[in-house]
Amino acid sequence: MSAQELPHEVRVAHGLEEAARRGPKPGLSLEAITAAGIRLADADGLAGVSMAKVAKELGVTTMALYRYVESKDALVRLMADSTVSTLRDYPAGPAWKDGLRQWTLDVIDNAMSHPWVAELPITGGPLLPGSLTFLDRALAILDGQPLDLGEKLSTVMLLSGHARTEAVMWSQIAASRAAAGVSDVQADTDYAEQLAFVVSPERFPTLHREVSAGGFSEGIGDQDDDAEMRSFGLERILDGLEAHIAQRHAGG
Amino acid sequence: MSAQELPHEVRVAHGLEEAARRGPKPGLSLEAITAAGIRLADADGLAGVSMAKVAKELGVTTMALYRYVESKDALVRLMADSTVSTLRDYPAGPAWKDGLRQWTLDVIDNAMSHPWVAELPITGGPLLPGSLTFLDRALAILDGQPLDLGEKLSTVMLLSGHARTEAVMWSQIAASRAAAGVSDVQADTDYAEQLAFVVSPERFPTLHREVSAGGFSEGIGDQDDDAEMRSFGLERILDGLEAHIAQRHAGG
DNA sequence: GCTAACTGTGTATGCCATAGAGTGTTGTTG
DNA sequence: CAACAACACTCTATGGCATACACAGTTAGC
Repeated sequence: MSAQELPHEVRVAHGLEEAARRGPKPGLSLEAITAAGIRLADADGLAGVSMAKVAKELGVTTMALYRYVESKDALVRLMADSTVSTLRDYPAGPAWKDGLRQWTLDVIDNAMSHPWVAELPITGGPLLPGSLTFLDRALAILDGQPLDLGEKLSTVMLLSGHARTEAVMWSQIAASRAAAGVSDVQADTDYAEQLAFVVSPERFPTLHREVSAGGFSEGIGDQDDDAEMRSFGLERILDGLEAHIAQRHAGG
Repeated sequence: MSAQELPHEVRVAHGLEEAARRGPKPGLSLEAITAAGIRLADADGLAGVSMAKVAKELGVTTMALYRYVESKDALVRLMADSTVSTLRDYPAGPAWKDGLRQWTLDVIDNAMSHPWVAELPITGGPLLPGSLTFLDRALAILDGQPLDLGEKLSTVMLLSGHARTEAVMWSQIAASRAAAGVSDVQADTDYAEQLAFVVSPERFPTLHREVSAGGFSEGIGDQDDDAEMRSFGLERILDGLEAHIAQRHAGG
């Protein structure tokens, strides 16, 4: 295989493309373009990103961008990948559980500061530098644990999938709370009332019981519950992993 | 609050819209429209769905659809929700673990038979009938367990998020294997070779070790590993939930 | 200096979602 | 039964979109 078989965006993102020998110096850079795109997406979501708008942001014609990027889809993938910023070193070895917790929270933070990333289809195997960095750090945390590579990859997938779900959920809750006005609980109350209109006892018996018992109207949205709900899923996952790894250590 | 505050698509999906008293009988139905849309999406993905194509499929002008649907986005949401089909009764009570396992596998199956559903942004609180059905069944499984409503909802979110991730992943793996040709392992080998080009030891030290040790080239793709990888995440989650519930039963 | 390679521009095409006015049909009301 | 109001659907724009293609200007190497 040659490097030519790599997708164009992967080659440019890793700097594997040889620089041009003749012709004018490029007036733009991939970094500048993705940065402009990210600025637009952060402001107006993915729907606010068009090649024309990105070009205008840079003071350039639309078609100029195509000298740097193969297509809009490729640009968006590059944008998403380059949102990966904050990455510390994580505890590993016996403290792997803390390491993975921190890693997942960082992935969630990262996704929540760029909510449009979650609107993208999940790609198959990662090849772009940002996702590879994430993967590398997670594998480093798990280094030395009695898991084979497939299990480690499954673990990373599990946690990053969870992070994505969580990030989308909380971004949307934050957005609808902001839209509903000052009151934090207002959005939750609204939702409870909407549910009440729609949840018939015949089609949704269990749900109907919970709704009419008032479980949705109260206590879903206050501060303490937020913190608990934020960590519930992650802690279950980590506990499950811990049990598995402990069993392996015991010789299973 | 009145029912008017519900989104239009939610009202029509639940049949809360009163039928017209005057004027010609509608020549179409929401069901026919969503079914046509689903047919297109199953064939060509979400990109293959346009109002014009759906209309042509039904022998009608584009604008006729807007008598039934508020916007294309609303149509797509309705399409996604109405893909919910197979739903059995699941074991509950002490057998909740089997119930949730089966429920999750059904959600995965459902998503994999309509891969375009995963291209949609995850919505906030579910209001459409399909998602409500899923939610109701899951709550029924957990009925009687010592969890409060917030924890039950977190559990459902955790599992459905995992199902989404898993479904996307396996759909894409299946697609790339199909694209790579007859050989099942070919796609995995390709990926391993691509990784080798891109994973530098400086930026991705741990990953580089795994890649050059050959862990990606062999054994990722064979039949046994597929089955194991498919269940790894789910079993960790279920184990984690089990530990939590057991602790609650013990009086925690 | 000539030329090939390269960067950015201008223009054009075809698809898209959707607005708004117009046409015919139907149940209801006087 | 006649008139009308409510409705279903069609026709015709409009503005945005991604992107193909031909071009003009710029630079490095021969």
